[in-house]
Amino acid sequence: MTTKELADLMFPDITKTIEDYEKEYPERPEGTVVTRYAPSPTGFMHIGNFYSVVCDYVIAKRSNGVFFLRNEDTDQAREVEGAVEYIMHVLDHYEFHPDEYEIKGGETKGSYGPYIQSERKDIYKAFIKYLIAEGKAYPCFMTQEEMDVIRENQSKAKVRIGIYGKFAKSRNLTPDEAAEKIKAGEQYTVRLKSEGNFNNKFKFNDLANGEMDLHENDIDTIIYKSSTELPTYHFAHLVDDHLMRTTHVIRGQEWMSSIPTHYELFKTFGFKMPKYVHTPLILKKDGDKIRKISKRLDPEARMTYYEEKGYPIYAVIEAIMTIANSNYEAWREGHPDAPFTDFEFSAKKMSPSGALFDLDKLDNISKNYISRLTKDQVFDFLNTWTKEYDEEFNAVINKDVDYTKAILNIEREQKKPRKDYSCWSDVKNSIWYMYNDLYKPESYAWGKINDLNEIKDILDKYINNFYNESDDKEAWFNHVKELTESLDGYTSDMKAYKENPDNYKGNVADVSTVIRVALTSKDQTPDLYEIMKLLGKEEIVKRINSL
RNA sequence: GGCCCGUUGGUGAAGCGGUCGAACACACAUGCCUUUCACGCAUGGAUUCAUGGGUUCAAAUCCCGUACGGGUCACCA
Repeated sequence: MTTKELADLMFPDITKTIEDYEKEYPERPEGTVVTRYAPSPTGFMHIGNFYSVVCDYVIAKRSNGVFFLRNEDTDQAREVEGAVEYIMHVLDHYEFHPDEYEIKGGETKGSYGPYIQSERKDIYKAFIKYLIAEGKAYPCFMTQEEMDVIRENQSKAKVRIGIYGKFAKSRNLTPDEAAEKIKAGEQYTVRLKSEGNFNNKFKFNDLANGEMDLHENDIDTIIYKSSTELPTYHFAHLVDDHLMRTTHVIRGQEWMSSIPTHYELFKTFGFKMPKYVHTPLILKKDGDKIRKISKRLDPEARMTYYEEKGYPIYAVIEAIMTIANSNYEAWREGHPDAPFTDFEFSAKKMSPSGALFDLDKLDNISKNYISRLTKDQVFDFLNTWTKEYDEEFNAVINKDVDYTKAILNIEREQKKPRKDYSCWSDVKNSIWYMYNDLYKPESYAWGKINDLNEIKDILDKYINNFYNESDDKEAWFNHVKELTESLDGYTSDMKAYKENPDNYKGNVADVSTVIRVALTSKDQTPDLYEIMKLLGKEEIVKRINSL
């Protein structure tokens, strides 16, 4: 029996050849950059995955290339329901619309599909069949137990672990012997018949890490699983990225050690390898230790975190870009309004070591961004977010939209606007007291003046003698000063106070704090004058009286 | 254990043999401004680039060893 006949025996139904597929999926136009995001639907999206997506997207879009989504569902045991929908949701939320994709049983876009691996079985089989026929792969009948024993012995003997050379028991079976076992119904996987020599080295260029010297692969890697009739990742990567004409593979650095395998696989078929960018791990500081950010332990590892907190997508993308290319910030300064895809992204500039995702930095980027927005934009964002995550507050802000916008506009329309919020969930905490419906103070943050009788005295005086609703800001403040001067031992002259603080009981600041706290229960707020103007006389009197 | 990658301040980092007396940004501290907070402005912090050797007139930058951190060695991706 020839290997060709063995191949026919193993895959009798497969009639298409790899040449057929080659024709079916022709090369894309010369020079097109093609990237892909290829997640396995096993749960929530991790910030590390998102990092890859951002890179995929800029690299493709910078050159008007193609960015597609491929669903790697070859491990059915680990598949989680709804995971694909969630991935699509995240891409949609961040406006990374893939040019080609496919939803199981639903819409599909692009002519290099199917884009779901479980629907590509026949394609993989054709490629496996070819390899068997060529004698470059073989059916392997080793059981899990046998392999465990080999591994154990290798470990004891301090020898390289894996199925290679003499450890590959089925490697030298003749086609007849193999055929006999198959006919007898024995379970088998398909392994690559590696021609590599571990003692030989080859040069490999990773776009992010630069040139590396690697040992050739000599392991007879499993490329086809017996249980599911599906290929392993390594083989699917080869077939899919070749046929889909991917030019740049951006993936986590945990794949780096598979390069020798992939290198041999591509060489075996004579296919051109795509370019690779292995992205660094996202790390996190945990006490004194720095460790890999973990989906289980760190809420910020999951992309849901940023949506739930209400970070603008702009800020999240900027933060990632800043980690990816450290010259990004400088570029952004010179191009404040350009889309991030205009940035000349360079894989070379990516740090090969792990990056610590800095939430402080995210907050800073976000605050700056939000501070530049108009009140209408802020309102729209806030409205959208609260609709999803805080219905009660959503109702409150919509009761009087103009009023809400006026609040959001305090100290906004000026050259250096306030930077109060980094995410939409921050807003309620800093403006709740502006709404009658929400204003139910639990305690008052009195400052230096905390004697209730004295406070009552000050407030009475203020309301009766100094408060005038129609005052402009200057007049308003002059009144507060006059109030201060009328009090025994207080001064409105800050300079004098600072020179001899011991000569006074307090100053204007202390007096305005009393008013501030009386009206808002907080000792820190934006401009008091603006707040009082918005609150209006009726509410001001009401709040002071109810004290 | 084998193989691979990495190690510059609190954080992200720039640096690619002399211009490094180590940029920039964030964070932090102090001060100024100021009715509070925030904003803004100013100032400060690495006697040194994990460490030990070597090459060189000259090293954070090149070479070797060591330590530490990480990844990987699945019919998981």
